[in-house]
Parts: sequence; C-alpha cells; structure tokens
Amino acid sequence: MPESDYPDIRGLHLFKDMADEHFLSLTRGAYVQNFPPQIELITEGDPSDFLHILLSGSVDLFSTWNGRETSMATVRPISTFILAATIRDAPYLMSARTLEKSRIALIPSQDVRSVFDGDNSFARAIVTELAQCYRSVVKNTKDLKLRTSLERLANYILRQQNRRGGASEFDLDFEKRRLASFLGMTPENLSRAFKGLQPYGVTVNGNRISIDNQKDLERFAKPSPLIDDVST
Amino acid sequence: MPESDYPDIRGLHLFKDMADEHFLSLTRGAYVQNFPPQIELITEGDPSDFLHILLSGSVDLFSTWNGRETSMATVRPISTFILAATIRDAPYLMSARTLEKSRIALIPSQDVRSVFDGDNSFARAIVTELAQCYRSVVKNTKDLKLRTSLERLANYILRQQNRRGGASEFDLDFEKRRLASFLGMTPENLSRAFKGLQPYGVTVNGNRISIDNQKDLERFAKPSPLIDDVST
DNA sequence: CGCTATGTTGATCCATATCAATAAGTGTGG
DNA sequence: CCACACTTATTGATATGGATCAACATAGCG
Repeated sequence: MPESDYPDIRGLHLFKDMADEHFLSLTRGAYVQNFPPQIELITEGDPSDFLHILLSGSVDLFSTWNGRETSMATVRPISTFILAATIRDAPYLMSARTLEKSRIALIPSQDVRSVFDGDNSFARAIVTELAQCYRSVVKNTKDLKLRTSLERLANYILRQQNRRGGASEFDLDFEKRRLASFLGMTPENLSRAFKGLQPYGVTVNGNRISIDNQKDLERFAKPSPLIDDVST
Repeated sequence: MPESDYPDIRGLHLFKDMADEHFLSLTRGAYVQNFPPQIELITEGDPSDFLHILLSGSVDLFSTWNGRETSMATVRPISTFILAATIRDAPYLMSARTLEKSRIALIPSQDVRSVFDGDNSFARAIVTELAQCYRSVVKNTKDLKLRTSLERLANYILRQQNRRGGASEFDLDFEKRRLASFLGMTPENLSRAFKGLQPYGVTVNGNRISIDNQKDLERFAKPSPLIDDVST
C-alpha cells in the first residue's frame, strides 16, 4: 500500500487514536486498488476477507433476494464499509459495486481482528463507529415503516439540502433509478413523487432540485432529528 | 441491586469476560425494578440515562412519527437494550414499553461509558454485541424492502418454528396486533395474510400455528440465511 | 450519429390501507 | 360467577398508494 494513502486513512476517526505500531501492521498487509465503474467488489454471502476503505469515487451497497434487488446505502469517501461483517467474521450481508471509478484500500479482515484484540483505542473507535452505523440503520427503518414514499422523498430532499449547507438549489448526487431503489420505490413512482411535491414548492429539472418554498416543504415533510439527523 | 441478580447479568456475553472490579462498579450504581405491563420505560428522544437489562418479562421497542407508530423489536430475557444510545451518549431512537410484568436492571449510562473506557474486554464484548445488533437491523431492512407482506409472514413463521426446534405446531409469542406492526402491516392485512398462507399448508387457530406442509411453505417463503438466520 | 440506458408519462392492476360491522376474548367489579 | 365494558381479531366493502406494463422521450456515449 502506497504511503501517500496513509494520511487519508489515518485521519479517519476509526484509526486516529490507535498506536503507530498497530496502524502499520494494518497497512502492511493492505493494498490499494483502482476500480472502474460498475464493478462488483463483494457479493453478499461471501466470507468477509477484507475491510474496505473507500478513498475516492463512490460505492453502492445493495442486496438481492429472489430475483429482486434493492439499494441499501451509498458509500462516499473517506469511509470504511462492511465493518460489522469483518468484526464478526461473518458473511457479508450486502453486496457492493463501484458507481464511478473508485480507489479502495483493502485490509485483510484477519489483521483487523487481531489488531482489534490488541489495541484498545482501536477497539473503542470501532465501538463508536458501529454504534453510529447501527443508529443509521434504525433511522432508515423508521423512515421506511412510518412514512409514505412521498414523505420519504420530501425528507430525503431536505436532508440533502442540509448536507449542502442549506442551499435552495442543488444537484442530486446519484441517478434517480438508484435513488428510487434506496427510497424503496420504483423509478416510475419516484418520477411521479417529484411531481407530487410541486404543490410544496419543489421543482425538478434533470438532476437539479430547487426548493422554492422551504416552509411549505418542511410543513409537509415534518423532518425529525430522530430519523433525519445524520449524526447523533 | 440485589446480589441474587448478579449471576444472570454476569452470564451475559457482554459482561462475561470483564474484570470483577469493573463489574462491581457497574452493579454498584445499578438498581433493579419490577414494572407492571404496559409501562413506558423510555421515550424516544430522551437522553440515554440508563443501560437497560431485561431480566424477566418482555419489552416492546417501538417508534412513532407524525401520529403513526410501529413496533421495531421485541426484547426477551436476558438481554440488554438501547446499548448504542448509551455508548454514543445520544438520545434514544426508540421508545420501550413493558408487555408483561417485567424485571429490569438499570445501569447508569455514565458508568457504562467509564467502565467501557477502562475495561478492554468489556469494550470488545460491546463491539461484538453491537456488530450483531447492526446485522440484525440490516437483515430486517432487507426483509422489509425485498419481500411482500405475505412473504415476510411466511418467513417469520419459519423463523419462529426454528426457534422452537422445528416443531410443526407452536404458539405465537405475542399478540397479532403487534406482530402486524412489527412486520410492517395492518392487523386486517395480517389476518388475511394468514389466510393467504393456507394454500401452503399453514393453519391458524387463535395463537396456535401449525405447519402442515413444511416443504410447500419453504418453497414459497424461500428463506435465506442472509435475512433469516438469527445469529451470524 | 445512432445505440443503449435512463427518465417520463399514461393506462391498468394489485397489494395493502382504510372504514365499518361483527365476533371473540379478557378483565373488572358487582 | 356472571354481566358489562373494553380490547383484539376477523370479515367485508371500498379506496388508494404504488407496481407493472407499455410507449415514448431524452441523454450519454462509443
């Protein structure tokens, strides 16, 4: 693994406080690879051989069953994915594919587990990370079970807007097809849902979303910190 | 906290390997309480003051939004709940209420966090526990997004059957109303879903489920270890 | 340029929710 | 121990959100 990638990874909350010695033993066995778009990196059910760290690009986590497929999450740099499978030495529950050209570091799961056993600050960082992941998935479940698709879309738009610092116009950062899948609906239904938000001052032009009436949209979406806040 | 409760808690995977000294500092500030049924123990949004351990009885974890409510999980003895909120010192994402008369140990979250900082085997046990919780919620999301309600019910029945060691007859261990909510449907729809499984050899009499044709049901349900297996 | 994948729109179908009425339990107090 | 109230479960009728199917438009892209 090229040393130039060290700082990026070291800067992650997960690796920030661990001993140099242990960080080195993680990077020693690791390697970094560039992948073209649309490559299936991992397949659900496979044993978790590597902890993945996305350095640049983007990755879709998805799952399939009985011929159906759904997008579970999108990973953006710089962050790890499938930490839980690595820790438990259990099969992946989700598949992963690159969405664009992506640079990914691969750390053998075995190494992660042994360093985890020997480095307490690493173990604690993993706890914090996992607790956050857990809470994200719980929020997502609440979103799915408590809201209609129109409400999910409205809240998604507000969350995105927040990520962009509150701008009233912004571009969707991935294709509608996958947004639909992530939100648990069909592309056709998403198309109509965008129309359905027009009365609340949302207009869509290609990938560009504009929020013409913030108050109206919020009144409809009723965002909640216990579902929509990114951290906490 | 009465000493008679020590062994039960100490036996949990979470506390098994920690130092006696640390276990004592957890139990020192803890107390045990008996609650009648239908008591709201915690309310989502509240700060996480205590790690809860269910010693006997049962507890429903649920969430609400905009006047709607959904059951997220049922806790059975002996296990902890809302560990993630305690660890992150963040507000509860779910509310909890007793379903029956329940005995619950309450450990101040502050104590959990300090012992977690000082006891490495405790920290590691928490990692394992959280990773498992995370994976459960991911499985649940897959169940929700990839299956129809009839399929979810069919697989739920098979999972329950497994928990009872494969008996072809067993009782549902909670009321249909809450099962419906947990599976993400209305009580009316659950009622009809049970009827809808008759062609696959499922008959229902009150709370008693019988599986008359295992193979047929499995062929329809298509259970997957990546969604339905309890552990891993 | 076409070619192929993505997005939109319309028509229709289906799963599930909602509303309403009834039945069946369950618990409480007289 | 029964009558009453109250909650839960079932069943039917209907409404609706969302899926599916089909046609067409559009946009990237080699």
